[in-house]
This record gives sequence, structure tokens and C-alpha cells, in this order.
Amino acid sequence: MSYVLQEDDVRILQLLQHDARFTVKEMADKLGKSATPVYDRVRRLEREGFIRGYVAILDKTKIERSLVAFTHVQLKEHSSDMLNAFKNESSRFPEVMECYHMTGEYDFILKITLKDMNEYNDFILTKLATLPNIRTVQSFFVLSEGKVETAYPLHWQAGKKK
Amino acid sequence: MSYVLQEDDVRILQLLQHDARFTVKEMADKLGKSATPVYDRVRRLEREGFIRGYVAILDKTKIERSLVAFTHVQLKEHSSDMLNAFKNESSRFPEVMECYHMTGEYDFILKITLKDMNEYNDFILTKLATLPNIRTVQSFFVLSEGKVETAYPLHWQAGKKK
DNA sequence: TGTGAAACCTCAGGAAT
DNA sequence: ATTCCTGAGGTTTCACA
Repeated sequence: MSYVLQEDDVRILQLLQHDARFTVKEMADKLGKSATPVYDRVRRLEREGFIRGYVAILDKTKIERSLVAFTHVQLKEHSSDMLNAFKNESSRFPEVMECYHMTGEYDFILKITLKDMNEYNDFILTKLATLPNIRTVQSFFVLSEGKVETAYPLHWQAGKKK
Repeated sequence: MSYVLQEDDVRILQLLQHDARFTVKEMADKLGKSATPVYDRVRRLEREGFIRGYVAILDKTKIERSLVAFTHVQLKEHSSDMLNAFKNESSRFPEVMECYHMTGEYDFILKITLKDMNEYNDFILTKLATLPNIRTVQSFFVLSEGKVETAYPLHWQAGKKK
């Protein structure tokens, strides 16, 4: 049976999703508690797997990765072996930040980041297109980002207390 | 003129991209330096905008957001006013985690997370499809995730030192 | 690179509900 | 059985030399 979030847990998760460097004390002050219960909740949320990790988010324009592409791939063969093979091999490329097996018209959507169109062209020709079993590769490029959020919105539906 | 990364900066960024809770001392030990230079570099990387922030990554299956959709939208009108209007309004929905203005066949790709297909259906009908100026909405659903990485690979091309 | 003070983390023990 | 607090030792942060 899995741990059921309480209101304080939700508030802690909301805070940490937006800034992982809140100190236990800062959060305790916001929640009107002392440090210990907040400390214990954070540890429990980590232990129970709600928090997968803490990461720094970089500005991709500062590190030569301004080009973002969503590349849609159709395979020829769709046996589970073939699907897993593509998933594993495409995920191995460092340019591939995300790889999703999809329903519908496309088998995979890859999120790819690179410096510019030259590098993208190179990547497709010398890396992605060399994988076997590919039927089509269709690329869409990001012109501008309207929203890029890592924090899930959390609602707390009043649990049955007492 | 913008700050040029040195090898230690790159190594620090790589560490923090994978675990934002490395202490300055831990990183200093890995780099074979004392704490102060590492501390100063981290502050500079933040100040110069390389590090946008530190966030906790949650497990979406634990918080009722297992369904991930990439929704492709075509608009009718493509004036910059209309494009901005859609970008702003769609970004306002909490279900929309990411919103990209794209080149090519589709005008926007939205990454949407929700609990299940019922909620998705509801979202499309009562929220997204009520926005004006939409021509088509095409949804693709994630069956499984092969790779989801927030850390950009960083290479350090030996700068001209000296 | 090292020092030092302030702030914080961590975890024991114990109180209150 | 939880949930909470106090308190104290060890660690981290951060300005300064």
C-alpha cells in the first residue's frame, strides 16, 4: 500500500518543484511548523519515490543547444523486439533528450537538442538514419517556447481525516 | 560579452545537472580543489544565467498524472497576434506542461499531462477546443518512455588557454 | 587557499494529541 | 500510533584576508 499525501506533503512538493534549494527551515516557516516534521516528510517523500531527484536546469541558449526538434519516427516492423531495439538505440544518442513510444500514426517521438541546423542535418544523416527498421523520419523544429514547466500542478483534495 | 566556460565550470554543471544537492565541498573534492573556487564558480554560473534554477523532479505515476499526450495544433489564422494569443492562452492551462511554436505542418505542439483518458477527453472538449482560431487538434499518447533527460550533455572543447 | 562566524542539517529524546 | 517540539553536535555557506 502506498503512502497517501497529506496537505503538508503537497505544499512541500510544490515548493521543491519550483526551487529545490528551499531549506527545511524555510519550508518549516512557511508551513508554520518546526524543522523536524518537515525534514521527516521530505525524507519520506524521497524514500517513497515521490521525489525522483533534484536537478539543475540550464539555459540551453548559453551552452550551444538552441535548436530543439521533435522528430517523429515510423518503423517498418513493429514486433516488440524491434520496438525495444529502436527505443534503446535511439536513447543512446546524447542528442536525444527524450524518447517516447507513442500511440497512433507515429511510433516514436524524439526530442532532440543541438546547436544549429547543420548539426541537426548531420545527426539525422550519420546517426539516426543509420538505425535499421526505420520507415519515415519527420522533423518539426521549435520556433519559440511558450511554456516549459517541470513542475506538475498538485491539488490537495481534502482527505477523510477522522 | 558573455562568460566563457572553463573545464571546471563544465564539470560543475554536469554534476549539478544530475544532482542539484551536491555540496560545494563534495564537488571540490571531485575536482581536486578547495571549496572557495568551486563556490565562486557556482555563484558565477548562476549569476551569468547558465543555471536557470534548481528543481525537484517528481514521479508522475505517484501523483495521478500518468497520461502524457503530445497534442499537435493547427490554427486558422497565422498573424503574429493570433499566434501569441494561442501561445498565451494554451500556456495558461495547468495541464499544459510545455507549449512550443513550431515550424512546418503543425503550428503548436503541446505536452499535456493528466490522470487518464477521461480527463484528457474532458480537457480537450471543455478547455482546449474552446480557444478560438483552432483548425485541427491531433493527439498522440505516450505508451512508454524510453528516455527522459533534463541534463544536456556538455563537452568541453579545450579552450585556448594562455 | 584558509579561517571563522552564522546558518543550517540531522537526529536523538520526549511531550502532546 | 502519529505528529510535533526542543536541543545539540556536525556540516555547509559565504565573506574576508
